[in-house]
Amino acid sequence: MKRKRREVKNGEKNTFTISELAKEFEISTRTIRYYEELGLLSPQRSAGNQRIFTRKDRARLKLILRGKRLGFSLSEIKEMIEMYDVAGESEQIKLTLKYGEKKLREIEEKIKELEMLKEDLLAIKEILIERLRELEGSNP
Amino acid sequence: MKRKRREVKNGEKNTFTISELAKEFEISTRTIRYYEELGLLSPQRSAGNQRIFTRKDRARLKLILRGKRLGFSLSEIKEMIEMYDVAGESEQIKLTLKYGEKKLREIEEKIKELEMLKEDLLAIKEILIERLRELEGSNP
DNA sequence: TAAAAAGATTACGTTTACGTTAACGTTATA
DNA sequence: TATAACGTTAACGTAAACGTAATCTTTTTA
Repeated sequence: MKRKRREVKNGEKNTFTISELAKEFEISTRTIRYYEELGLLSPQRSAGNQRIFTRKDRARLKLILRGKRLGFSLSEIKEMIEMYDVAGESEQIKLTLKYGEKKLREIEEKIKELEMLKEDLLAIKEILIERLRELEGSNP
Repeated sequence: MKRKRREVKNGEKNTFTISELAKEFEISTRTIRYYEELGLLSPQRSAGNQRIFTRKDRARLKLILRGKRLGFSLSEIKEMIEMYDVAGESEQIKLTLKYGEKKLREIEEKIKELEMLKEDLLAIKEILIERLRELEGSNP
């Protein structure tokens, strides 16, 4: 019988190994280690020096991968993630707010561009469907 | 007086040099040549072998750059662009349609993910504004 | 408890998307 | 018409984001 590796409270898994996350998100363990190398993740370590990922780490990884799919670089993603931990003086917070607003504008822009691209593809689709109708019509 | 290099009909420029496009889109000429190398662009050539870009080439370049900003790879962008020129048998057109629909779903997905990211950033923003209010309130 | 599986670190390799430089041909303009 | 400005190809270089392999340590499991 397969034994659960770590503590599980009422059916909710609370920690994960590197390969569990790798499998879940369909990425390599190397990729996860690389993200840690860049400071995007900071999992705790077990007594034997193995990485232990919490649910929070997992959520972060999810965010990282989302950022990637959306065309942000890992350093941009790092900056965005760091917004979660800003603490300290008012000046720092103001700067972070400015940055966040800039990113929000970028996101709006990307949404608009995606919608334009979508329109383009829909137009092509119509043309292709029409072309197909002609072909199939004359050659049933 | 600066003379226009090529024919201009009623104020509408119809052809462009590589550096004109590079300047307009704030990219390098190398980048444009690279896109041609990959088959994403196919400008005509002048008698002296210099590239001549039409408005159509320019529109393509715009599409390429949009794709890039949205996180598509150059080979994905190439596939999408090639949808414009599909001709021939019904089978080929059907395949292209399938591909187009896949891409459309991807685009929808990206839009959703951008909305989620946007929500995340808005939430962080609220937290930061609150934190700032506390700080400034106690230290006017 | 010993073998197998999983994890860690290190380091070199690879792909994508260009940057940079050289060496030479073409065009524009003073 | 000379010469600056621009364009061409070729080739080597580079940063980002991992892939891969080797070697060793830790965990799991038969």
